[in-house]
Amino acid sequence: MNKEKQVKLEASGWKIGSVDEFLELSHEESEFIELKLTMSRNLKERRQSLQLTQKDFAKMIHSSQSRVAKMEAGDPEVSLDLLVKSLLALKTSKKKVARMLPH
Amino acid sequence: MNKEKQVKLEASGWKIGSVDEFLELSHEESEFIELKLTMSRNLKERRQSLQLTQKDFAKMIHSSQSRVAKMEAGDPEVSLDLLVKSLLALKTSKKKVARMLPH
DNA sequence: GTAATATATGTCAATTTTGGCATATATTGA
DNA sequence: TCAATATATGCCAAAATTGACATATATTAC
Repeated sequence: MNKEKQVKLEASGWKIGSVDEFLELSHEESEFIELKLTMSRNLKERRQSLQLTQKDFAKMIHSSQSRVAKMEAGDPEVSLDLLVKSLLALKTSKKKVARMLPH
Repeated sequence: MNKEKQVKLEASGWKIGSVDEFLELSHEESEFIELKLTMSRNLKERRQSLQLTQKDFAKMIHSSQSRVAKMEAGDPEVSLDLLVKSLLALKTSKKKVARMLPH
């Protein structure tokens, strides 16, 4: 991950790194973040292609419109659990999910 | 998912289902649980094949031995976040992770 | 056997994530 | 324009998850 991308992530609320790794994301950390962002993008695409509003979809996963918005915005406080549950709820194919994985 | 497996899951601490779905796991819910259990099994195998103790591995992911034990035991209170971070930390291949996905 | 090492289990205060709500902003369709 | 609908953003108390610790149990090597 280059510096530019990292700075961009940090600007949008993502922050990681302990004292010894100040401003340096480890490889796994950046892979993990990118995985979440990829899922968030795919989720939004899939929901839209299914013609669901955020409100409708929120109901499907027993959540709220605002949380769906946050998921789709790539908010760092949204868990991978919720993202994956969402993709499963939208019957995203194994193949598609596989393509979101790093490497 | 058959009743037997569901009862077994519930006995080991997994519980889901809202009022209207009493004792009935939705398809996505059971897929999600099975995903976590699959990851937990794979994690244990991978850690062992790499000859790492739980303590060593805990250090790698800035966690604790007890939490690693819980992950590997399939404790329902362990997040998917932690499981995936763990698999990434052990450089589990995309192909392997893909095989853990449902369908 | 037994000492050493590894793993399992329970607890807990701290942190993170949650759904829900209010409300701001954006998009749509007349 | 303008009302209706959809999405974004900020906030918060409640719930879930955390790492750390103590300690029980299991496994290993002699």
